[in-house]
Amino acid sequence: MTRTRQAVLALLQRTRQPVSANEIFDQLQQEKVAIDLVTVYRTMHVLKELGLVLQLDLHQEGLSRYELKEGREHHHHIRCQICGLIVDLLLCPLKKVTKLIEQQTQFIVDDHTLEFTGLCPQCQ
Amino acid sequence: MTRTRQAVLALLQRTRQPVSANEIFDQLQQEKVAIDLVTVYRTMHVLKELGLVLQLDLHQEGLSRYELKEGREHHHHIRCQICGLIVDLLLCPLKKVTKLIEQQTQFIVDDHTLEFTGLCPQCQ
DNA sequence: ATGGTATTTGCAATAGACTTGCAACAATGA
DNA sequence: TCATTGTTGCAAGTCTATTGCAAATACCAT
Repeated sequence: MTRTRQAVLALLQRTRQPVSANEIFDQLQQEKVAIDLVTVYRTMHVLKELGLVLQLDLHQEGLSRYELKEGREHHHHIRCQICGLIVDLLLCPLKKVTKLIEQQTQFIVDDHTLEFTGLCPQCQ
Repeated sequence: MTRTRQAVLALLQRTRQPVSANEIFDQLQQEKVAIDLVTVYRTMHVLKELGLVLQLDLHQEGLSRYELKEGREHHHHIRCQICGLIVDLLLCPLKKVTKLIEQQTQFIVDDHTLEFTGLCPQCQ
């Protein structure tokens, strides 16, 4: 755990939103922490391997975001199409989903994406 | 509707899997249809605008795929992590999801992603 | 501390998907 | 036919992310 990596972790701790590599880079630049963008990517890779960080690839964002794993359970996200605000969803069971989420987050839901991954019959 | 665009549409019609821009490009090259990759991208944009084609941005693929809209209802997909096979899911209601999907597709589900988009309170 | 090994970092270059500018080339229509 | 519009190809550029390599740093046993 080097100074650089601690700076990244500290940033993640004080950031509520999932952040992209570029946002981490920019933020640390502003705080006069010398760090290369490449190092940010490599650090995120390491923190993921260590299980400290979750990587999010939100639909249609075209980039990866990262958030601290801490003790968090499996959860999903909702993102505002206009300002980009990302809010955690505390439920997952996926029934009456839209109504509950609208109540819980005060968002107006207009779309969602559901994807599964697994093994197809031929590959099992 | 130019010859080029008809060639793309025809390809989509005879393809069962959602295809990427590069796959369209390669396939048409093989069929001796002269087309630029840029034109493929622009054509997909047009076909999307016309409501003829759906664009899929599947989780962790890092590229877009396209499929004919035809009369299809809203649906989701499942993709094999090994061979990349993509199969349509006919259900969406999202309850007991995993079990049903495993029965229906014979896949072994090991992960899924659910994302919503909408308007946050500040932006409404 | 000291020297040696392994890890981490920065810089430059690269990869891959996608977009844009621009000029050439249809196609359409009065 | 001429003018207006839409379409294409080529080159170059954007953006996120990765890789090679040498220099800097951290770690550790002596």
